[in-house]
Amino acid sequence: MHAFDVLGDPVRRRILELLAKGEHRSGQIVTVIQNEFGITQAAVSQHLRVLRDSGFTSVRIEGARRVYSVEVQPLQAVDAWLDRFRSFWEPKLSALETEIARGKRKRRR
Amino acid sequence: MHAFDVLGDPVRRRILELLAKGEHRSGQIVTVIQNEFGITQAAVSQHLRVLRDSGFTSVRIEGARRVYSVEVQPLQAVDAWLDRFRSFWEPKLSALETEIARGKRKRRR
DNA sequence: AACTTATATAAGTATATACTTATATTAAAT
DNA sequence: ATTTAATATAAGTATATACTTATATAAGTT
Repeated sequence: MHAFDVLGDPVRRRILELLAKGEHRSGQIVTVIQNEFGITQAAVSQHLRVLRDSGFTSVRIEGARRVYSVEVQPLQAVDAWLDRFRSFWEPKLSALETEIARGKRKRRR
Repeated sequence: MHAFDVLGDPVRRRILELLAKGEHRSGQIVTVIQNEFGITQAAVSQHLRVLRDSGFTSVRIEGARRVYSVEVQPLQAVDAWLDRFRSFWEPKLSALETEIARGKRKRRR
């Protein structure tokens, strides 16, 4: 499933918003999503599977608990796709800013 | 339709990629998409409608032609949603970079 | 005026997917 | 050892949507 399809679902976006604040156990995610969307545990678990399969999250097993964390790679890919449109809304960089951006890109690699 | 649902479709993403390079007539878009995806003119027109309805594009009428342009607002909204994850991959800003970012934000308003 | 070109819409269909209930799996607690 | 808790999976269903063909609309051309 393509990254944008994964993000197309509001429940999955909400789960990622939770994980943006730090790791969460499956049960904690289920509680929040059930409150906000009124769907079953099974449905939430299926969304978690989509997020795992598409690389948006990773899981750590802690006894009977599964602890989910966000993985940045697919999010970065989405961000990179947006690059081609940034010139439409970002003001032109000054020479100094260009230098800094260059340095930032280098550090990233 | 939510911005992420709109971007979930590969044909619509491709159309936006074309428009990122500048405005295109409906017919030009149809030609490219038919080559790459093998779908009918009607199907492309329906995707163009989704892009219009969701605010990703605007149209200018030129006689019998429709000239499409990209509109940035929904793309910016997607970019803004990603903000919450940027800290995961963007190196911490130096004081100087923070100053510049502040200025950039001010200019934007 | 009739024909052609450019584009959009209507109606119908197939498929993907977001749910449901029921059940499996494994760990923890009694 | 049973029972309970935490989570995942299986199977089935309903709905959204991405197509198709056919047709409409409006502008250009002859």
